Amino acid sequence: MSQNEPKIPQATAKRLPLYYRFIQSLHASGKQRVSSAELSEAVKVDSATIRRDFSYFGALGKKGYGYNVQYLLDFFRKTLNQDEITNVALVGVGHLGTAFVNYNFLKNNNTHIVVGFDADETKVGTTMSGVPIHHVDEMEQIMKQNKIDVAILTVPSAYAQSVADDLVRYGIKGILNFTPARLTVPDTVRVHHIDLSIELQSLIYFMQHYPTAEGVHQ
Amino acid sequence: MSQNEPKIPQATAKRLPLYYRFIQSLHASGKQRVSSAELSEAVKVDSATIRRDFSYFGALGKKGYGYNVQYLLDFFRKTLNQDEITNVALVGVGHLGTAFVNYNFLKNNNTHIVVGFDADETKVGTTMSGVPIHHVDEMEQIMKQNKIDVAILTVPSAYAQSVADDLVRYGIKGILNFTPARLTVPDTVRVHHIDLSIELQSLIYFMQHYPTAEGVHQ
DNA sequence: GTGCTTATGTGAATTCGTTTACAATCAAGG
DNA sequence: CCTTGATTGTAAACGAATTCACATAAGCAC
Repeated sequence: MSQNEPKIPQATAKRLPLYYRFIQSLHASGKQRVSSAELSEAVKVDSATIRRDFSYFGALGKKGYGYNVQYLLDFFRKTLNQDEITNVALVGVGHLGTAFVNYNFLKNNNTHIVVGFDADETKVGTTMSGVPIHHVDEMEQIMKQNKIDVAILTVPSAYAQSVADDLVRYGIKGILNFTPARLTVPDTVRVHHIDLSIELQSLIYFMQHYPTAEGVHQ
Repeated sequence: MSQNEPKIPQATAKRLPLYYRFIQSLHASGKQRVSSAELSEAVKVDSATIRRDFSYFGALGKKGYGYNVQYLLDFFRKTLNQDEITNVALVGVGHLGTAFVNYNFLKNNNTHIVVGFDADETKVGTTMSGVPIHHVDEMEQIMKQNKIDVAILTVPSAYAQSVADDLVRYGIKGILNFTPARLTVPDTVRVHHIDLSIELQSLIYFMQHYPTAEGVHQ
């Protein structure tokens, strides 16, 4: 769907889920209208950037008034395809993988970890927070059965590339990669890296060299 | 230190730990020299970008030859201040916090989680992978005693801002924030957000709207 | 209605980051 | 010591993202 809508800048696209979440909470608290200035304060993005982001989708607000919360909510739900649930596989049920399976943040939104895979026989066959853990050898069959096209990769980094190759073979379309490995995949597969030790290292570098903070992740 | 070195672009600064890690592994494998093209292949960053990044620090390589691995290693160790160990506190020992304490990735590098805090009395007083867990009420004393100026924040989001306020009061300089809350802190404190559910959401958005991947976290 | 206030939407300017493209330089081999 | 081949370092071009700044339009009060 929607590949031929005018392309939204990537930086904008990355902020959409952030907007959506805050709009949800506004709606839940009963607020009827909101200005770009209020949004800015809450999500810590410049108000002009917010207006520009919204404007890529047309005129969502009204001059002198702001944005109608219900309207925004409906709009973003549609745009972010929140009515369809996206099934996610978690590959590698170690410390980090376990946290993701248990952590409730994935049960909000429209994403759901429906299956975990691991090579450790003591984990295979168990259920964690309702999620069945299968052996990696069963990946092909289960991935195809459940039409899963997103995976969270939390295996030891030595296995990351080969597991990614398998995932690609089984038709994966997106990988959220928590391993330090830089994966090589066909360019039809989207990979986002979250490299925790690098995030920590770079935080420390910024602390030491940019004593007064600006930009970057807020 | 070094606040008055010429400022490195933020995008470059975020890549430095990545370079450092790969250079370490080159060194470990006994390689003597490396070109920007090889580095590019490994870390998946354009070779011109790598050369440009390096050039902010002066001429680290030799034309027609490449870079000397030992030299790069020494240079980056110094630049990234890898000889000093940075003590890190972990606040909020839930699923995710537990994973971080146990996960060995923090034991590499120069960073070390030396203490955890939680409000749950059943956790207080225990030790996880050698890290003592204290009650949040003891934060002030322990933070100051151990001269900790970086914290990983993995508390429920409702408490995030108030815990951050406390951390600021106790002299924190950097926070790696895993909660969805957008923290308000003085601009002398550096905050990096890692918002896991937003990362997943935005991956899915990109998959659906940018079928062929370019840029963004590769 | 009329006028005042407010806040959007966007053209233009700016800042930031990446990439191209190539002159300068060095190693290595004969 | 000269030539060849390789690879850096960077100027210039390009592209992406942010921010400024304001004309425009809507709500609201009276």
